[in-house]
Amino acid sequence: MRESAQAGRDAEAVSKFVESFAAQLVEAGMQRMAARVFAALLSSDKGVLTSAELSEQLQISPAAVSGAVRYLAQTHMVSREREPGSRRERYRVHGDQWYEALTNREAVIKRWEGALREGVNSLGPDTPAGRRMAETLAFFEFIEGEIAAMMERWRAHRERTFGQG
Amino acid sequence: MRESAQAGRDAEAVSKFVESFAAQLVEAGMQRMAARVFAALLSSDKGVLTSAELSEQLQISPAAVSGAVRYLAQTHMVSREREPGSRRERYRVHGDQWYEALTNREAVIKRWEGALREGVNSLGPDTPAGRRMAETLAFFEFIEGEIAAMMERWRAHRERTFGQG
DNA sequence: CGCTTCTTTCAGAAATTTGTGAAGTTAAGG
DNA sequence: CCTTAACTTCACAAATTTCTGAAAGAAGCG
Repeated sequence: MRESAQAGRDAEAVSKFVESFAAQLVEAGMQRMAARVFAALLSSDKGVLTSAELSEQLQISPAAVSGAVRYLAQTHMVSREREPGSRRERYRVHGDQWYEALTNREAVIKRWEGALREGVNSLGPDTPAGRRMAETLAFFEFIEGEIAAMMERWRAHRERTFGQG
Repeated sequence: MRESAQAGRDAEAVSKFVESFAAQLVEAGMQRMAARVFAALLSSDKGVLTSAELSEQLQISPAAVSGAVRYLAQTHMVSREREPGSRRERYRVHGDQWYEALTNREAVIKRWEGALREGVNSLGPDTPAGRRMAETLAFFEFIEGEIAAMMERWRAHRERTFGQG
């Protein structure tokens, strides 16, 4: 018994959480494998797992892990690290930072703004549709600044509540 | 010439905007047809189009319009209305309200919170993973309140900038 | 009430996406 | 350098999703 690296933890409870949280992420638009890998990391003891551990725990191929991790790293939800002097890679969820990545939709917002700006120009700023788009554009520009301020307040709030843990 | 309901507007410019904005929405996770229908409404003169108009402008079947509109109505991005005394339905984008729907991820956030709460309980609030999830949970709870306040500020800002439009 | 017009539902064809095995690539360690 | 352990890429099979035509379902109007 208890021969796994996760000795002492209820494997079934972990798996249940992983699958249910992953399902929510999928529903919100995340790729399935990425969601499962991420949930597994989030519920792991140290917040770090190797490719092999993920592959075994989730019953997926190394190729699937590779694809999922690439996505998660690109979106800054996990970071990859090498154990020094080893070919083994480890993937880490940054605890207090991953959810900041969630709100960092800056790139997405920028592209929306771009498309809207083009729309305003090509339809004309004085047309009803142009005005509608201009207002939407203003909304996104407003939001962009607000989010930064909001995250600043969160960090302060977090400090108070959890310490610098 | 100019026999369409959109007389006086550059159909090609409209189409170009529709497709490029829709592409951004798709990339952010929206269904393709829903994205196209929504973009068409956003760039329409009055912010209102009938099912037939959408079907023709986007070159899609009535069935596709039906599916797209159902999704958009569910997510409060458009509303449906009946022309009084007609079987014809009209779909409207609410100008200043659709993007509020975008930020109204309340249902999504609630479900995430539910999954996280369960995770904290089943893994134990005193385990490292439990603490990590509790912090994430606190983040979402914080965000929920902040977003409401942010939208309040936006409405004030909008009033100043655009009048009550 | 029945006719007509518009919308929705449904089954299926087509296209897309997903995850795998296998080959390819990189780098540690003898 | 050569071997070996790991990760990545690629082509393909399977599963899923998407969109359509056709038929069924509402609702106005005579």
